[in-house]
Amino acid sequence: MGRIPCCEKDNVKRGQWTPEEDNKLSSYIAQHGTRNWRLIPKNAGLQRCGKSCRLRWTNYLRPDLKHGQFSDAEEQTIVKLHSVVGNRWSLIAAQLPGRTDNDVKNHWNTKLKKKLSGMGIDPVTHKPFSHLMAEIATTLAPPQVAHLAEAALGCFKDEMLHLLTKKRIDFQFQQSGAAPGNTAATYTANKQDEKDDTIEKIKLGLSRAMQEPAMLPLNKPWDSNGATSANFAGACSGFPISVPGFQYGPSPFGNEGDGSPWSQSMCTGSTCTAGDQQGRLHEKLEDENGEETGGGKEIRHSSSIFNSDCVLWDLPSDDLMDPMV
DNA sequence: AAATGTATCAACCGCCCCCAC
DNA sequence: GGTGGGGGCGGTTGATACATT
Repeated sequence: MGRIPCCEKDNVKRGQWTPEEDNKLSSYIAQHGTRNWRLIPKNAGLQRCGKSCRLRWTNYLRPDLKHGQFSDAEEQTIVKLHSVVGNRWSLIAAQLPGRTDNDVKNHWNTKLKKKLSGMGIDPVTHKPFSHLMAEIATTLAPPQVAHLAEAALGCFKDEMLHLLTKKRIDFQFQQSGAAPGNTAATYTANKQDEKDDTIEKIKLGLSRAMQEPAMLPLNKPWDSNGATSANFAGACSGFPISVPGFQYGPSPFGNEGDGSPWSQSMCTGSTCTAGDQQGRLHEKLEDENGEETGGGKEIRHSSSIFNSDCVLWDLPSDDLMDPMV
């Protein structure tokens, strides 16, 4: 027994709103307010679901709405707030006068996610991909790391694809110094061979990383000047890291850095938290060593993943597209 | 010029929370 | 305290515009 529908679907119009419908709704609300959404369409002479009317009003017709492009300041606010509260669009929108949760959500999904990915930052955790990979590497022994890296690569690739696939090919053209046509032909011919090597490259990179000494600072490798992100995205992927208008500054809620749940690497959704992973790591280290000495040790090792000539990510772009990879 | 791919955004859907009864 | 309904929220879909091949 499901709950009864909010309106009779048969008698209700759906899809795009016409200007006449907009007028009817606007003038009714101007006169009577938005007290009972179920009654509004009936009283306003609209064959619409009350819910649909509410959505149309709140997302489009409300007189205090902004309809233009998002400014840099607004984007920055969204990114900062998202790093703290996650996909709580209504909360984020509440801090942006004239913007709706739907606006913010759409802008995030279509623009900001890609911008962050282009910076080498995971839009879910707001950490550099390098750091996430390092966290993965710290949690498992080498034989398992390789398998998990394959899975991780699959997770990250969607976020990275947009820029990597296009810009990396360009980068390869530049590197080769050959005409694009020639390079493309060569690239295509070699693609299959390279694909076959991908898994091995991942495994090799992680295995190496687990054995090599530290090459990066340990704490918050992504903070202040974004140096590590730049190393990662710039050196490994071949495109510049800097994206105008973005700056990871203090959280508006005072949860800067490790203080915020997001900076503690909490993943959204029900699947995992890196905080959990770190917790398990600490447990594991305590089990092995009898005392907790090792977070730093293992992170040191794993950080070198992305300094070993970027072995992990030195892959042809199509590998990232390949579901098998 | 046509076909195909991609980006954007409005609208819908279903779940959940809150509140009146 | 329990229940049902209204409204809010986040995720997803579909239509359209624009870009690329």
